Amino acid sequence: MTDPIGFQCTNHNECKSTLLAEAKAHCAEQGLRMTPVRLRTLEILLAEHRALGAYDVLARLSEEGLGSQPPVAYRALDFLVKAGFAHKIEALNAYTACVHPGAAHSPAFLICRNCQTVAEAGTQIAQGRLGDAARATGFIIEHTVVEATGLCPDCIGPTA
Amino acid sequence: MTDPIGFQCTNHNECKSTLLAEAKAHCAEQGLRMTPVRLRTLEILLAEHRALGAYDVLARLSEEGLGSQPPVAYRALDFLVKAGFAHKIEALNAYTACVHPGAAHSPAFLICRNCQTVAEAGTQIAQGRLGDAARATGFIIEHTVVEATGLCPDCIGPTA
DNA sequence: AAAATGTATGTTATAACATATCAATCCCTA
DNA sequence: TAGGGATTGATATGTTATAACATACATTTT
Repeated sequence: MTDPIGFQCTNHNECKSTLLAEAKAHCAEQGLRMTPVRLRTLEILLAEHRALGAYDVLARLSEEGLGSQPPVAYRALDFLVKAGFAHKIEALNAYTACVHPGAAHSPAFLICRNCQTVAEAGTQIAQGRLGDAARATGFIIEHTVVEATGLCPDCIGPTA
Repeated sequence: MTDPIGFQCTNHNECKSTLLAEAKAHCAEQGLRMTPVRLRTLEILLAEHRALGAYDVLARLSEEGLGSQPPVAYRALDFLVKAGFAHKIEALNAYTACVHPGAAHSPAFLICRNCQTVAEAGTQIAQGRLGDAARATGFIIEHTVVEATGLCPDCIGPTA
């Protein structure tokens, strides 16, 4: 739960199918409907440990006849985010598959500015100094965004 | 440097003029040019401890004949952010004045989803678990985004 | 003072991201 | 099998951000 997995995923086929199965199982448990568009959208996000914009997702969906208008992609992405199967990367206005689907967690991300690879780690930011500051002032934290941008190991040599 | 000040700023006139003076002094030191548009943009952001969208800023600038097209606002905001006089709030796609102008720091924000009030605190996220994870994988952190959204003390009763 | 330079601004157009609205359809269940 | 809620389709629009190019203006150089 702590270690970021994006940069060191060596068997991505297994990774993908495991995460997909977990998402399906979670839907069955919770009575959520994993429709074709939602499933395909999740598969598209799972194809790589990268963040994709809504319009990137839409382009792929559209190639397969699954809808060509923005709301199609945004609705599917919203569903995945709400269900805990994907996260929005605020610094990029883009989306990435969650590597701990269904589990309630406050994710933190390492984002490569060169290749858009995203690694998801955990955070306890709400239990740290910011949480202390919030409690001290009476602020109620509902959601946290923790994102670090920089260069991943693969992109340090070639481009930095 | 640690305590968030947004929710408990009692003398905002002093707050504003101090921050403005600090920004001007920093420009003088660094040879940066605090032009009319940049100055006015900073004043607009300093008017409250809130986050304003670029087009909110633009509307105010435009009322005063300081430019009516998007790049005017974006260029001024970019200058202020680069100079360390303002921050972008990624979760809102909006901008807020920095309360520690010129000082190199990794800010963290408490953001009220009801009134958009923003409190700036410090963070050592790069020295914590995410930093450990980054070092372990060889990721170089260049910039961090730490934002907590929720309800501020003033908005908890009325709206939650 | 004139020319050269560099920074900032003005202007137009468009790219990129996101949502409102409403009608049609699906699918569960009673 | 009819009703009701969720989902999808389709159109239009709203919002955020930048590309590309031209001009103004201050500073330095000659």
